[in-house]
Amino acid sequence: MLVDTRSCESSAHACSHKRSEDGCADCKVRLISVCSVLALAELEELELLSQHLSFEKGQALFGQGEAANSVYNVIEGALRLTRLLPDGRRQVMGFALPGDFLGLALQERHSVSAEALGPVKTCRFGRHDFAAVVEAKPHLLRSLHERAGYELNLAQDQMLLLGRRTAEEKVAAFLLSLRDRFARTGRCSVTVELPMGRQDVADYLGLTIETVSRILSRLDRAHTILVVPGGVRLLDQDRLRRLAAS
Amino acid sequence: MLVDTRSCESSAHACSHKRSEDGCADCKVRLISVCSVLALAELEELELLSQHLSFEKGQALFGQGEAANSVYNVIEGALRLTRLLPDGRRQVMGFALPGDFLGLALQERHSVSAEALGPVKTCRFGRHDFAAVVEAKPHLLRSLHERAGYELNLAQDQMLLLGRRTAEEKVAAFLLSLRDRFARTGRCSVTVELPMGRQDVADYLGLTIETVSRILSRLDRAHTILVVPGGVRLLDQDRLRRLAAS
DNA sequence: CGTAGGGTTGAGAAAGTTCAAATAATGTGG
DNA sequence: CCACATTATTTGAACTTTCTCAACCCTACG
Repeated sequence: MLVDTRSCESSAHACSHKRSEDGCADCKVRLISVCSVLALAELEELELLSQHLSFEKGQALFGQGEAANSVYNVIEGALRLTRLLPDGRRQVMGFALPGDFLGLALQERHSVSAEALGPVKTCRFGRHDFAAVVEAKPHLLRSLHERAGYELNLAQDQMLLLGRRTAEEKVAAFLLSLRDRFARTGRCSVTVELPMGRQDVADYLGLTIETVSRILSRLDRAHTILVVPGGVRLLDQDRLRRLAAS
Repeated sequence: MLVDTRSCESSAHACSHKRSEDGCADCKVRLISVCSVLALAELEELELLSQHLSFEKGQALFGQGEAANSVYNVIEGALRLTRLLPDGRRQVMGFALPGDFLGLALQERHSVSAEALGPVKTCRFGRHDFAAVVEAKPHLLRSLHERAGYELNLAQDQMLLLGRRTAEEKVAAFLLSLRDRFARTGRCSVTVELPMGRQDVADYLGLTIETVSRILSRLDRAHTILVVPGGVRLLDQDRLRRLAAS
């Protein structure tokens, strides 16, 4: 085979349009992305506006407060969405996985920074282009709105976690929720991959890196989990659920 | 004048439709609510589906997890939006003020409980009725979506606050943000009314009631604010801004 | 083999919490 | 309008949890 339909491996920058070989119809995340509500004809229309973009570990897709010129579908990899306080304190607002859409709100400016946690593949649109399509397709807007509602829900979960849970509850709840999210995109559900570093977890849970590390160690010693390189194996999910207090 | 256009003062329960005297066109919050995007003809259409509902202090509009049969425009008063942990720990997700819309996401079930902090007047719609109108009016959906984006922003602000700010920063930021919100609905901006109790503030900021009280006292002693019954007077807003670290 | 970047562990400090008690506000019936 | 009951708020002291700072370990990699 001369033509690899998934050959769009540009190193960190836009690859040219190869629509005929790598179209939306074959998109790995089509059915779990906003695009799932589009008919094939509509997909083709959108496809003309799209561009595949890859990013390396650590690369920023955009920064908090920047003009939102682009919006993205995440196809592969994981991202960290963060906000900063003027003095450098950081809060991770969430992690984006395949099927997630960045720029959901279609706002003027990005409200968070987005950085790749590893190699990431995205499907990029100009915001105005995309907004124009949305304008013409109310059901797409409806899909975005549904997602926004879902995001709002997650944000509320996280507020409850940040405001009212103990460190141990936070870590336990985090592991379980990450497992659930991976499960939805069809990953193994016993071993939870942690594509982010300890500092990211800490900044997500409103803890310090030391506290996260200590609690993981403690859960490991209690045989509730097994800490392995690059992830965690959930040995006793029931106990974890009890610890998470949810 | 025989007809008072704002006479709909039912005590805690639905008042009958008096559309001719108290219509959307005269609505106090029309210009700051989702309805601001509607033309007069559209308003009249919506008006037929609406119903004024009042609530007493402490009354619940709906509870977390309940089927969302209704959505509401807040016309007057203030509400507390909360989530509970199974063991009773509570997180206040936000406070709704006049012009706010409850049920923005149009989801099956309410993701929070909503309780009146004092006398509240609302404009109620059946969710399905409202959703049908939204379906027919993409610009209304667009307005809802914009609001959802704004809510998402606020939620992210709050996550940053909950996860990374100190108690003093939390309280200072809270007072300033409340002042800003009241300012947008045209209230005095030196004396900030606090329609919620200390426990509500604590549950909003992820603190205990004692800590909130102590910090307010400390700010008072430092002449940064003046604690008065039912509110707070901001004496030194610059210092407050510095304390808020934003 | 040495170095760099994560990650883990320990000891002491600090920010908040908890528990208890005192002090305001608020509402109620006489 | 007052006395009392009730609820909300404030304050203090002891205690916990989490943070800070410092050292150490491990793995990957040149």
